[in-house]
Amino acid sequence: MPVTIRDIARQLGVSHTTVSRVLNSKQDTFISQGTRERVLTAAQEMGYYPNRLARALAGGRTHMITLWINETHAPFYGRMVYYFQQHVWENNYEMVISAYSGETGLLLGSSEVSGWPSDGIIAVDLLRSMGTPLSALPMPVVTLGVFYDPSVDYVGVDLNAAATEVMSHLLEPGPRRVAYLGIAEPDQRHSIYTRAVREAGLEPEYIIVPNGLRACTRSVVRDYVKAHGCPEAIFCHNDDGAIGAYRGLRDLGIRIPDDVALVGCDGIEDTEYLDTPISTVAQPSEEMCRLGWEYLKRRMADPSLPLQQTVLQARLVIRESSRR
Amino acid sequence: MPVTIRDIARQLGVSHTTVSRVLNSKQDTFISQGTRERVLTAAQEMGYYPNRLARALAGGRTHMITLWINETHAPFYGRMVYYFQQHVWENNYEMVISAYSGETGLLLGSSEVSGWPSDGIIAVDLLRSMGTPLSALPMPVVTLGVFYDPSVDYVGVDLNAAATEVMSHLLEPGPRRVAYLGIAEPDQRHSIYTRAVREAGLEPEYIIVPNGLRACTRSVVRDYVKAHGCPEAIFCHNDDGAIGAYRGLRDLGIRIPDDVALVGCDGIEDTEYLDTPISTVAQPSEEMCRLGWEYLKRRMADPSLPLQQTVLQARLVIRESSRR
DNA sequence: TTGTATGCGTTATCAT
DNA sequence: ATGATAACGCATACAA
Repeated sequence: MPVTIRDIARQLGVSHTTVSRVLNSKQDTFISQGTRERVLTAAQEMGYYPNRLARALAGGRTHMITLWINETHAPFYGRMVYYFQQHVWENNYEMVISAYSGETGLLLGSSEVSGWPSDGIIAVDLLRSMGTPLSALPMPVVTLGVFYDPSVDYVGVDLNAAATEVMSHLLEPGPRRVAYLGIAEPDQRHSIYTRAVREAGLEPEYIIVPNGLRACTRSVVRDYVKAHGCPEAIFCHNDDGAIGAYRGLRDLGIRIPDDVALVGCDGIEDTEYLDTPISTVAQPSEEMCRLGWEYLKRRMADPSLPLQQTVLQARLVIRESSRR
Repeated sequence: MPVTIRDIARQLGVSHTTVSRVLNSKQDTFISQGTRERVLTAAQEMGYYPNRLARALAGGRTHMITLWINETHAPFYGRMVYYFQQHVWENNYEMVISAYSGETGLLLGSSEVSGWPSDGIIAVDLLRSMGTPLSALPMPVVTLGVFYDPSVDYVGVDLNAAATEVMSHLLEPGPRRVAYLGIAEPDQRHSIYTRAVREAGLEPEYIIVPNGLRACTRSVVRDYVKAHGCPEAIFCHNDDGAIGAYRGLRDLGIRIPDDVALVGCDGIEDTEYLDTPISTVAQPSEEMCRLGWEYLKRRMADPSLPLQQTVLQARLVIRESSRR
């Protein structure tokens, strides 16, 4: 049976209020040096530890942050989990990871959105809007990544400039077979690819993978190349795709970049450790997390703050995989 | 202002108890079809959502699981976070990630060990004991990995057999320079290496890295080889080390496995995607997580259950990096 | 400087 | 079938 402040109070013959005061030791509340010490040592000896549930219920603040994120098996998102973890811990918060389930939708007007009530939410790459603006939530939200909700704090990334650069880079040697590899669902990168290819007077060529898993991409690419021959360049939707493709191509003895140029997107560490490091559109994910946390912290401290919104630039990192 | 069961009760002219009953709708509690429906629709319309804080405080169960894990930036642990997430969510729990801070030690006798009270703890690769047995905690704990506490449920991995195999594998071609790469702190793998090398009548050779980061290992290996020449085989403490070493060796134009054989440990996906896939001691991490969750679930359902403890076997996966 | 009383939102125990 | 009332452990406005 856990010991409560009442137990301590009884033991010492004081009121539980006094104990509470000592334990929370605000600067502005005055308590005698004597009782303070007695309470402190008693708490220590009796093995007291605050019940955060009760504390949160009474105090209205949970000291808990919800990280709303999907696909944490992917290194890119896994890394973001790690970054936020660091920030959250360093600031004496706890972090609960939740996933956004598009099916159920958001349960607005309650702190239940996150499964658990929390003091703030970080939402990473939310897939789509949910009808109601995020600002309707009872706690502050900071949105990160592709999804933009004008009503809340936001740290975005602009992939367009870098993606456009990728296409110039790949088309620079002159017209050739440049393919795009990704899942069926189109996005910014997809359309930038298509536009650039069309502008170059070429036909777009899509290598569709059913999911983002490397193993899957590997075999899809193998089959694709066997059936259609190998493109001269491939722009991959993300680095996991690029790595899967890399391996699939190597399986067939195809050389990179001699036979085919490869570019990915995200900037995960793994792309640097292959024999032929892969060019990529590097997202400033560490900075995004740092800034996102900063925004949330400020917002929690002062809800009336003006909207904090920034869009960071991704940058093209050219490595061996696309050098001629 | 969130709507509470009292609000609903007032609105409908019933007691909050009734509302609570309807909402929790136990099979054995009887309530008239009429009120049931009225409460349900009112709750819907008023946008009621239960306060899990209050629910947990009153009910004694949080529906929250604590994952106690470190180094989540490493793919191996990142993956485990993902696996547990899946299990936890599928069972309608929430998951909070905590780190074990050796400095503060454990605060036993309270549910505060995890930062937040939770219904159960999964502790992955706990570094060391904390004086008190884990069974002293107020909630069930399942321990995973290297650390063994006989007093609680446990899913372990035996790396010894596989590590011994690694050494036979590497020494099979006859006596040669076989080095061990790892952090300074010795462990099972380290000692198995040392023993095997000594038994072969050779001198152990250690490549010490200050931390587990790939970038770091990469440069350490480069410097080491420049200074001492290249060993003919390297057994790496883990796959991240192996990948860092791989890249460092390739930087110097050293061929794998022609010039040096490489073996890692853990079995992360990345080792398969290099041009020369790296041999590794694969841990059954998915199975560990599955079983660990199973144990915890059972324990939470029935605390009086006999101890559940299993040790799984890691297995040596030989790939190109160590083939002659 | 310290104590009393009340509330946080819910579940649980007894009544009725 | 439903309602009063008491926990749960703590914080806090107000009183002393």
